[in-house]
Amino acid sequence: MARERKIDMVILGLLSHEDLTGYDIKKRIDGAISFFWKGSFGNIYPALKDMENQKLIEKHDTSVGGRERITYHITGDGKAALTKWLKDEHAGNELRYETLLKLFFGGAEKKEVTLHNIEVFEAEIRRELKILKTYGENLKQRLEVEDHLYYYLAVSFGIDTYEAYLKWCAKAKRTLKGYGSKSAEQGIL
Amino acid sequence: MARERKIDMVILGLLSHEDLTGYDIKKRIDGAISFFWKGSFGNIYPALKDMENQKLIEKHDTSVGGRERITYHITGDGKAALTKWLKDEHAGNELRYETLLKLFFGGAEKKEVTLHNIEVFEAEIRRELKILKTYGENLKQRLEVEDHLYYYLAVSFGIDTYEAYLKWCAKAKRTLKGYGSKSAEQGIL
DNA sequence: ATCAGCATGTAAGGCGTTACATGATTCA
DNA sequence: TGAATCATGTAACGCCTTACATGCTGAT
Repeated sequence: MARERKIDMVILGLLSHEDLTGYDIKKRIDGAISFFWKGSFGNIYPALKDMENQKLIEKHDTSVGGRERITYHITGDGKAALTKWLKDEHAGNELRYETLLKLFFGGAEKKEVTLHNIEVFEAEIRRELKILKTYGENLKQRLEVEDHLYYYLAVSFGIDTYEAYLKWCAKAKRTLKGYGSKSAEQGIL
Repeated sequence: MARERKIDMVILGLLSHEDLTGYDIKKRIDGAISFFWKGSFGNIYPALKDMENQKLIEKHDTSVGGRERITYHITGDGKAALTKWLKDEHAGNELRYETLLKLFFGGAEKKEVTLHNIEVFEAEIRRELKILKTYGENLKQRLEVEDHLYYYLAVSFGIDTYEAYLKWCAKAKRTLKGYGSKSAEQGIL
């Protein structure tokens, strides 16, 4: 077992650039990373504690006045763990597309139901694509900063796939509309 | 809480077409569905038991000789649950792209590491795309069967996005190769 | 005879979400 | 004064993966 928790690598990756608090880490994850990975406080804080015990990171009290603040710094062991992970070519990509599931089983209902589900998906992708493009344009202007190239490539992966999604949506809607569905004609529930 | 287990909907969707055993369900999931949803026996059998208690499905002993066999059939309540789910426009699409994570943090290593990771991803996508195209061609020839249209649309979503991935891979490799990375030049580990 | 495939399940444990709980500071 | 943001955490619970455990049948 021991299905190595990947949030650790997100944290190590972020800390390899700068020292951060748990709260900061959450904000970073909610940025460009959120398009391919999520994190929650209930996820991040326990990971931080574990990783400190494993000496992958160090904590420093940076409280200001009465406001508690713990800043984490990556250790040599932490950097080594990050390197090991990056050099391991295995990558577990897991996707759970409930939209596709609903599409796949859409034949159980009138085609209007599926058409609507596609439209909802389309609207969401359009919204997120806008945000991604904003990130992309900002990054493009700063490619000389080395890490920005990597961020830019990740963002452009998102842009390219989202654009492919939108093209598929248009095509799928056209196909469905032109299809004389028995269920639709007979009004079967 | 109660984060409604979605494997239930996969099972209900499959059973809305035909009666199946747990083993059959696993095989179906490992087919075209596996590109956007996974299932395991440790996941399916307990769900089947729960759903039978909830009267969403009925079990029938279809053992042959000494070989145990339990075939499940969807009930009216089960169909209603499937309908309710399909008509609910909310869809939780979760993706965890470790490949993208490695790309995003690739700046911590020499660019060759990232290049290699992209190539591994590319090879995998190419392999899966081939399989998807086989599904797609088979389905295309049977679009008159209504549900095949839905399967076909789901498969073509996979094909379209995988093709976008491959285009991105080519572009990303070109960009990276043309980039005089400091880490690469200095051989920083 | 042996191996692949059919067939059902349980157990342990990990990982993650959600909600809860608490409190300080800043800004309108 | 009140809301938003900063900031840290815990608890309950659910879901899933992996590994294990067992046995039959059909094909080579």
